[in-house]
Amino acid sequence: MNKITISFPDGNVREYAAGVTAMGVAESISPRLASEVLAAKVNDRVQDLQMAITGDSRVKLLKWDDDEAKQVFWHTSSHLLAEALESLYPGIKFGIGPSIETGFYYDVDSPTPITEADLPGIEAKMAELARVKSSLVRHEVSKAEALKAFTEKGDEYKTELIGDLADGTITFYTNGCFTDLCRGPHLPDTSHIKALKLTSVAGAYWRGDEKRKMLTRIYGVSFPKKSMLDEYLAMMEEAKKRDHRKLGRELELFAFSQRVGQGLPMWLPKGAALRNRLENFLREIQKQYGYEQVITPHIGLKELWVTSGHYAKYGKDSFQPISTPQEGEEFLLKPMNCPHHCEIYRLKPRSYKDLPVRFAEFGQVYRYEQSGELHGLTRVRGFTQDDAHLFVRPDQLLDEFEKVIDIVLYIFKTLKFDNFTAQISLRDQVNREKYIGSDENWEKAENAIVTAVKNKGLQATVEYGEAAFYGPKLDFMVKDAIGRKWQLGTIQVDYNLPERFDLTYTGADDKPHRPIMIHRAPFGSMERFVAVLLEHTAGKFPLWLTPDQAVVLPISEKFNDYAESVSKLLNNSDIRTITDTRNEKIGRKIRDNELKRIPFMLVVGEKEEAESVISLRIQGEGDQGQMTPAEFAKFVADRVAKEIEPINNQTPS
RNA sequence: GCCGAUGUAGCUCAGUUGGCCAGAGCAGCUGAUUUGUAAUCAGCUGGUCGGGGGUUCGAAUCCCUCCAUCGGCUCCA
Repeated sequence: MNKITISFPDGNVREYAAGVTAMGVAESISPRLASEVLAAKVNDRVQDLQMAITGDSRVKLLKWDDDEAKQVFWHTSSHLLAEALESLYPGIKFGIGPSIETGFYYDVDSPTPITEADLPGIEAKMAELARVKSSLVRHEVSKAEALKAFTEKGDEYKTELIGDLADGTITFYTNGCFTDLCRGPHLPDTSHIKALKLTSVAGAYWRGDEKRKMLTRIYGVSFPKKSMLDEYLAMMEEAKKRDHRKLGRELELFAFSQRVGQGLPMWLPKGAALRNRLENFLREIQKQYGYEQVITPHIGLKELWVTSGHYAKYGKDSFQPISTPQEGEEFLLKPMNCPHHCEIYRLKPRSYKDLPVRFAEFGQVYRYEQSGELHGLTRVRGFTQDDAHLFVRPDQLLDEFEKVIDIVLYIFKTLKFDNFTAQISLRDQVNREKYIGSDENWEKAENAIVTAVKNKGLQATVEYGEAAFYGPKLDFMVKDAIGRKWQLGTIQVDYNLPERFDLTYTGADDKPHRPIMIHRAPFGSMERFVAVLLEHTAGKFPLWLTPDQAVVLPISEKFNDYAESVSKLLNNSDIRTITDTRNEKIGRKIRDNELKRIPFMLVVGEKEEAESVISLRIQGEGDQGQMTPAEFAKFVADRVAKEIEPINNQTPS
């Protein structure tokens, strides 16, 4: 006797006989439940509500609040989009139309171009079709039938997809007049889709291959309630206000110039000061961890990168060699610092007792990124890596790798990046030609990373094919304001460069041995890190980092001298203080400095001058009452001290 | 690089189907005001309408091209 256990959203659990459908069960409980349930999770697999449940099963009814239900909802929405497109653009061909993290898209090849201006019309059609309440009907088809159907329709994209599928596993779903090759699962019908918005159109290569045709991708989101859509759109509007490109301009942190060239950021005084503070923060940590600071040139002979193997791999995409008056002499702008650091390692014989050797450098590098890839400070052509290379003995690899993880985690904790994800990037399982180095070394390197991550209790996903061509890596990613993921910190194990540069150390056995290299950049790059930090904080940086910590606001010009004296006093106590001596009313000065996100405003007028005090106003919190400048300085110092806890480093080496 | 969109003053944006010397708010400058916790008032300055080419009696507006930016795709040592 088969046992079917269904758990309901309200927490109740009941048993049913084989052959029931989740939909039937929901309907038997209440119409309301039936209208809210979107899909069923049967033994950990999400499936259609109408599908009969046969064998022993544990069933969970999924509502909108379940992420899996959202995915089903958006997947069905993409079929609704396709149905609308097919009726509006006869002859249109379809690629794929999945749900994504938020929303869905469909890739199409339309006989007439579809632009953003067409979206409202398509939305209207979708809304109309949704109201019709078409059921999503599943059919199992043979491969031959499937191929026949789409060959007759003339959709070569679908036939290509079917060609890759095994016979006996192919299903179609039909909603209204539209039938699609689809694995499912889907909503029972389209009427659940009460609110939707097509957000953008974009080009996307068929099957992600830039050598193949570019299809039109239409992005959208949908919701079971109108209010949810409004809320989502309002949230996206809010998020745009945090865009680092906008904040960077408003807060005068960095800028670009067409004359300088695209993707080449310039750090303005306030931005440069902030960046210097971040760099010093890391310098201090690195000092504790036994790193030695080095400085190397921005260019190097082309031969240097031929030796490293980078030239063969990236030469044509990188910057053209810089020629000199000397015939045959060619330099490259450095796209990374490792070869220079290898040359420093080579300068003298190294003993096993000297290792690990750790060279750190805030190294300015240049990479010729494709123009379409450039994006504010997060993807640029000239940037500064907070780079370091560790040369370690095999027996030190794991410990050193773990110590680097400690540094990254400490930085993330101090800056309150609690939403990061970690990713272990390994070789492609199949295609191994794109990597250099022996299988044996790759395996050792990959194992070291996996073990270190495990020892540190770090949650990390594993991605195959994402490794660098010379070695596997552990990357730390953080999302920006609108949910795009950016890689920040990176730690990479490399057996190849030591070989290519013939790096050795003398072992206890008096024989030469190869060191292993660890490349690491906890911030990733100063540019990208500041960009993400800017969005993360919406411009309200931690006190220790923020460009101006306090501004003195005289009530009228009569108190400008007192304001200046307070400012001077505070600056002498290392509180970064400016004055706003404009001939404006106090309300105006407060408003402007609030918008500049200056944490503390010190209002001074007749009373304050007479008593040698200031009136403190905290950004976003209002008036805090009076105190002396010395008291204020202590107040700020205490807060800064709380922001930076000392690194928990029990065994500094 | 590819697909699509956009480009008007430092910033945010108006400029009808091509037609008077291209407009507003904010910012800036000058003056008045000397102010008590999120915008004081007045006047003034400021634009080769992204660059170049073309169509036209006439172009911010139409066409071509280049550049940059934005949303994606591809890429990301």
